[in-house]
Formats: sequence, C-alpha cells, structure tokens
Amino acid sequence: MPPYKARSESLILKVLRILNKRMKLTEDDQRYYQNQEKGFQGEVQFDVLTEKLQCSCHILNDLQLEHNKSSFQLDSSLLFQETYSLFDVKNFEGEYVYGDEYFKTPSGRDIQNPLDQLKRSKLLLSNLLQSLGSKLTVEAYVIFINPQFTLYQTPPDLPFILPTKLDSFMKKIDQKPSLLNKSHVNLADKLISLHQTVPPKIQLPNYSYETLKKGVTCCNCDSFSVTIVGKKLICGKCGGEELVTVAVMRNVEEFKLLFPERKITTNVIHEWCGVVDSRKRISRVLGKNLKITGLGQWAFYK
DNA sequence: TAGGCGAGTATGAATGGCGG
DNA sequence: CCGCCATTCATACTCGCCTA
Repeated sequence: MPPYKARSESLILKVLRILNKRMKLTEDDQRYYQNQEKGFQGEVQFDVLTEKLQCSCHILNDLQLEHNKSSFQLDSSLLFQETYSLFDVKNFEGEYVYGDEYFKTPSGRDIQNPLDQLKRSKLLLSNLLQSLGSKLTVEAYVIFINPQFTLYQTPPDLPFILPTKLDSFMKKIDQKPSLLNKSHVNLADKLISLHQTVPPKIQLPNYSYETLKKGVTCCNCDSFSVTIVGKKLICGKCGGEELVTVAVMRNVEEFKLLFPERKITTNVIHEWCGVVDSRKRISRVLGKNLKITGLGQWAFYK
C-alpha cells in the first residue's frame, strides 16, 4: 500500500548533499551530513516494511507538526481505526549498553536515549489529536532498523523494537483489526494540512557562492568530469549520459536550494553550470522551463 | 555651503534577426 | 541548433542647479 503522505528528503539533507560535492565540509559538518544521510536511509528502509502491510491503515510519513507552540516531528506513523501509531526510526549501528540518558559504547561516542523524545512526541500528538476532536489512542515506538545494532541491558517493557524483533512486530501490527472510514481520511488530511514544510531553522554549514565549486555534476556518480557531446552530457568517469537541458535544470534546482534569495538569470546560471559555454543555450533552456519576469538587464526566471 | 532633486547619460543583460 | 551582432530597455550613476 503506498503511503498516504509520502516521504521526501528534508531540505537540510538536500542542501548538505549539494554542499558535500561542491565544497570540503569540516569534520563536524561531514559527520552531521553522514548522520542525516544514515537517518534518512533508515527511514526509507522502514517505509519498505510499512508499505508491505496488508491491514487497513493510512501511512503518514515525515510529519512536522506543532501544538501549543511546541513543534515535533513524526518520522513515520500509521493511522488505524482506533489507534494512531507513531514511530521514531533510528539507524544506529554497533553495540551499546542501555542507560537512562545515554546509550554507552566503549569508544565513548555515546548516543542520547531516544525515549524522552519519544514521550514528548507522543504527548504532544495526543494533545493535538484531542484538540482536533479525535479519540484515537496514541502508541509510540522507537524502531531500531539497523540489523547491526545491539543494545545490552535493555530494561523490559520499553517501547523499543530491536532489529531481531522487527519482523514479529510488523506481523503483529498487520493483524490489528482495523476498518477505516471517511473520518479517518479527514483526520489524515487535517494532519497533512498542519504539516509545516519549513522545518525549524537548523544550522547549516557556512557557504558562499564564491567558494563553491561550479559546474554540472554527473547525474549518476556526482563527478564533475563531464563533457558536452551534442545534446548530451557525457560523464568521463562512469559514462553516464543525460540531456544537457535536463542537466542544466538539475543544476538550477541545486542553485535555488542553496541560494533561494538569489535571482535566476542567464548569466548567473551560465557561470554556475560552467561546462555549457553558450549563454544563448542557457537562456533557451531557462526560457523553456521557467517563467521569465522583467526585461533586459533586469529579467530573471522563476 | 550642504543637501535635495531631476534630467541626461552610462550600464549591462536579454532579445531577435541572420547566416552557418 | 549555434554563434555573432545590433538593438532595446529598466535602472544606476552623475552632475549641475535650486533652495534653506
């Protein structure tokens, strides 16, 4: 069953991916980026499992909500007839020892116990649902998706689903008796409408147009060693091919993500794309795919 | 004499026509 | 499709004049 609300990469992850190939990230930023990437991969892996469910439920991924001025995020959630299950997906890897505040590891790189966060989300969601007039019971779980994760001395009765228990847990969920009606669709739509696309400001690495590497990257392998042959962009590393038009627009999207406040003009994109030496070609591509506003020197694309 | 105002000039980016 | 070139056009800049 496809999700009722699909997941997409967060803005932060998208920007980090672009920055990672166009500049040298500091060690901290690099680690932060890898964590984001890993977290996202974990969520996607869990999506595979929820989409396999046969039971009657709505899958709502990646909701950013707010209640009483407190915002909270639901990685993954399932709307059943009588219950609303939310899942915090963690892609931790390695061996840890349970602690109330931290999961400890001999290497000293401890990670925070996600339980408090989970309780907070659960409470906020319960209150939000109540304020919307819904009587659903909220259940909350932390899903440890990575098979290479072990947590020693885990107290019993925690809402933790460890990798070895994941299969049976999903089976149990699938047997939940549930029949959905119009009110559930309404609630799902309501929650989606409350979803905030602009997540709370998160610190991004410092970057500037001047210091970023310009050029078009290969759509397969992110390499900058691409050349233009006729209508196509050929990658010297992996041999990947892509229409120049498509490649330029892909680059424009990257530019927009990195510099949302800057105006898109032929010259800017010409410089940004590097390999395309004809300004006119850029201008044509932009004209075809975007809407031009203004005239002459002050024309820009939207 | 300093500051405000506006006409005239410079600028720089897109466009359209043309030949290849 | 591509590059070249003349043309166009909105705004920025300059500078002189008028007023307090």
